[in-house]
Amino acid sequence: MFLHVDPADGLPIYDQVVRQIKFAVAQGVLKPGNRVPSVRELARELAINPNTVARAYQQLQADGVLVNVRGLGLEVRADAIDACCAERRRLVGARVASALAEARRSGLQDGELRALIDEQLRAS
Amino acid sequence: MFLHVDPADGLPIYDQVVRQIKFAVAQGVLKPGNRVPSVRELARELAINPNTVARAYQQLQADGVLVNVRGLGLEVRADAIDACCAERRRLVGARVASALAEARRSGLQDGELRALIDEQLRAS
Amino acid sequence: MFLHVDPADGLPIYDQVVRQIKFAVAQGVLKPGNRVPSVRELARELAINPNTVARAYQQLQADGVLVNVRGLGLEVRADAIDACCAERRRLVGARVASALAEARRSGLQDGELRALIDEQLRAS
Amino acid sequence: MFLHVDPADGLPIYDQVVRQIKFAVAQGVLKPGNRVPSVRELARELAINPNTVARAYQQLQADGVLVNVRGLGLEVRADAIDACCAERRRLVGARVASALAEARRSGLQDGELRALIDEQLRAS
DNA sequence: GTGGTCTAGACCACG
DNA sequence: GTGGTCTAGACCACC
Repeated sequence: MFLHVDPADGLPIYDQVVRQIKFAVAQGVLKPGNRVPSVRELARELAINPNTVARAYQQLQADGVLVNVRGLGLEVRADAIDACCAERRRLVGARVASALAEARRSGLQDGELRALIDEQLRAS
Repeated sequence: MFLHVDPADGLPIYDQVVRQIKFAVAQGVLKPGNRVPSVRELARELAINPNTVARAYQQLQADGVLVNVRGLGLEVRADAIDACCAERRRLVGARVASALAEARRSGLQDGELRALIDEQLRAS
Repeated sequence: MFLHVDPADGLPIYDQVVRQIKFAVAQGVLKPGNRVPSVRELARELAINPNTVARAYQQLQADGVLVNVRGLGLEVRADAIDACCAERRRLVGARVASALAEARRSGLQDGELRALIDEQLRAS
Repeated sequence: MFLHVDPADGLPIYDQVVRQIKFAVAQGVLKPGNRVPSVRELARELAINPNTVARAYQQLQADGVLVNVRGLGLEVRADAIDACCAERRRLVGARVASALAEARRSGLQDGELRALIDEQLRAS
């Protein structure tokens, strides 16, 4: 799968999964009608507890991204793309903005900050 | 004081205080030998719990930024400036890098990301 | 057939089938000696999984409503009518009672509750 | 407390808690600003697992009924009353309607159904 | 003390 | 096989 999780990221694990699934839908990596990995399978791949995955999937259903196909699993809703694109901008924007806001307040030299940013953007 | 705290920032409050004190030392707003506000005074100013301030001060002593002057309170250590400058680069760098890394992975268009960053840098 | 199933009803699908078969017997729509559709036929009609139908039929045999006639399928037992009438009162009564009990406990105005009930009874 | 839970109700336990808290707010039993019992306390009272209570409380926060006061617990939001009154009508209405719909379809005599309803309403 | 998160493992309903 | 619910118990952040 295209997901990876970092327990030390600060964000709760289930939230990392939620965000990444939304990003995948926004990018078109996950298309409407596609099934996501089963709870147990994704838990095994990410080496986390199935309950944590289940929690993420439940959030994604509440957010209108996934829908339960009884007995078969969860799939991406037909109307999820637009919502996910908007979500992506919101989620990424908030995190970048708050990081940069702290960077400015920290008194770090403009040059150093620019260097940090450019380095990161080039690293891709 | 020059500190401000945002409960919705994601970072724990005590950590926001720790980081901002370090930034203040790195910027020269707090100079070696300066006393920091008492636990209860800072707690009152920031409208947070004294225990939270105490925890931050404890962390700052462990990190070698503050030192206890018997009967007077806590003051900035003589040798704190260099450590704080390095710390600042590390803390800010890690947070900016991780925000930008997620932004890249999210598949957001380069243009949109650039716009987000520039907007934030101008806003200052 | 006279059965219809609603996945969003809250009740498990197999239970909806069990109840509706019992109601059909109580109403005389299904008479003792009548054969019920085969598992796969009913599954096709209701667009549900054959296992789900099989489970319902198994429950109905355990409840003494259906009986297996070797090689022919399942048919309504001769003595099923009385049991189904009693069952109907019990099943419907329990569900209505529990819905109304919650309605009362919820503090909803008597008038509003009456209106809800009358509207539903007229809609039929 | 004014809550009671029935594991055999059909509804998940966490959902019973969610509904009853909403009803309590709609009735004015819980007023904006009131604190709800702590997770651990309510779990002990209802003899259920704290995680189950936590799940209910989390749902209630997502629904805008409760808000977390850091370190102190959860309290009813100032603007929760109207939403809860609407929720109550919706939740109760759906359940009563679906029970009565099944009752009608079951072929139960009108008289019997009326008797069931009146008995339940008088029982209060 | 508070809620939030995570793990582990169980059982159920459904396909 | 699938997801949903529940229990049990742990650790963390915060007040």
